[in-house]
Amino acid sequence: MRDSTPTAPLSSSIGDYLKAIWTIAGTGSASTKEISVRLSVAPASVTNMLGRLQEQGLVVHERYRGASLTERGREEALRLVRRHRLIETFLLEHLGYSWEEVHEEAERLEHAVSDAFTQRLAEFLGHPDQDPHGEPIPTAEGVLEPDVSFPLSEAQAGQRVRIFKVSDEDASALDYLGERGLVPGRLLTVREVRELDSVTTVEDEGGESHSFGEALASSVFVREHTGQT
Amino acid sequence: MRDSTPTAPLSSSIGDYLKAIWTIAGTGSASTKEISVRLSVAPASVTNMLGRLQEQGLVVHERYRGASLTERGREEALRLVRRHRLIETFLLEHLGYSWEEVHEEAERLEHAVSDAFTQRLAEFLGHPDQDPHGEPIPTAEGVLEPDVSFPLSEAQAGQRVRIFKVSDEDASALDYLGERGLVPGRLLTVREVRELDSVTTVEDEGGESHSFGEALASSVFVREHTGQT
DNA sequence: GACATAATTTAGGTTAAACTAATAATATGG
DNA sequence: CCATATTATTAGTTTAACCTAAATTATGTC
Repeated sequence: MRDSTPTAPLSSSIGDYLKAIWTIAGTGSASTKEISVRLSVAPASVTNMLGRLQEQGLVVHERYRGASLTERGREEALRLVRRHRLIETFLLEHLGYSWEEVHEEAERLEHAVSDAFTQRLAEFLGHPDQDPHGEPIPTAEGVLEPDVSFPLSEAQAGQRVRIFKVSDEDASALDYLGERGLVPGRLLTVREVRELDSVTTVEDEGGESHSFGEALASSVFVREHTGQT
Repeated sequence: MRDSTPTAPLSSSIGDYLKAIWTIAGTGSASTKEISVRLSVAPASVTNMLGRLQEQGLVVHERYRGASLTERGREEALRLVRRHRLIETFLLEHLGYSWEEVHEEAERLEHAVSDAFTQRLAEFLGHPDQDPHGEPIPTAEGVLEPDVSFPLSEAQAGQRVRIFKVSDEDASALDYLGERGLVPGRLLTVREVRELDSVTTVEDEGGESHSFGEALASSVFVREHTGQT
């Protein structure tokens, strides 16, 4: 019956579950606990909902083993991720939101907008292929380019890297980094990786030096800088 | 307990009821039937909900007599109306929505956005005091300027009037009028009001002549043109 | 390999918002 | 001013999404 563009999306909590599973597990499988923590919901509620999602063909749930997305579930999740990231981009770039505020608002909005809205917003924004965190924005067709970035904490001394994204889980770090110009796109040279206390020191294009402790270096994702672009 | 800015607004249906009552009755009172028709909900559901709204101090309901908004209910309704009209303005002016599409999308969005969003959107739009239909946008403080417009069907021959708003209930008319440049702000001279069949004929600034049947003339609201602005 | 701990599921209950069917109140027109 | 039609209300269900408490399964340690 239903096929392409249900203007009224699935109920908003269904979407939350799909997105949670996608975020936790990608193509693998997510445990009841993980989902319950991420959604701040009792584990029993998760078990329950997984049953319903399974009936609708959105997930596969093996009792006591966790749940993974079906093809349809994954598509649904990606549609929401696309919306979320486009909305975040708009809020940050045009409404002057800070990184702290943006996530919650986008979370609510992504459940209210239609596909038509998403389409037009993408146009308004010039069809960006990543959001201001550097996270890739899935296309309308549900394609997500593979992510070859890695955390700064895994970089090697001497390596030239470009900041690619900053984990949007951890809002407090975002503004700190933002103030120092450490935003996606920034080119860095890794000066020192001190095994002892896991501190990574880098130098930016302006010759400024910055040190990252383990926690911060794990939420800054970079790509190797090839010399191009 | 609660006072100024509940980020999570009342539930979305509560808002729908308040807005419906406000639209139907303004400061007067709305019947169960009227509300049930407007919201496409069974009359029994309305009676039920009115009970709950009364408990929350948002409406006063006299059995078999209809419901009217309390001060708090009116404030709540105006907040939603403000959101709705700001969102419509954005969709029409920046995302290229047509008048047909805009209402439904705004209806969904107005329940999802926070006060902070509304605030910032207003700023983005330059704090407009009316939406593209010409409807006044309540201020953040809940003030709504009184509306001195009247339907074109009540205009008199010879009168100079300015189109002030077009009823947004009736989407099919909107595009028809839009195509002919008959949008808010347009200056018209009333040439003839034929009692016989209630046809009103006007002339626009370009010398073009337009005739309106009863139905159309009732959804185009105008203000007397004083010569200013 | 038995057992404590942690994770999961089952069972049963709650709430908001809708519904239908039956009943009651009001309004209307001859 | 009464009979009928319209509008409202009550009572009893339904559904989705949550909850708690109790029972079950899985895991990791000695």
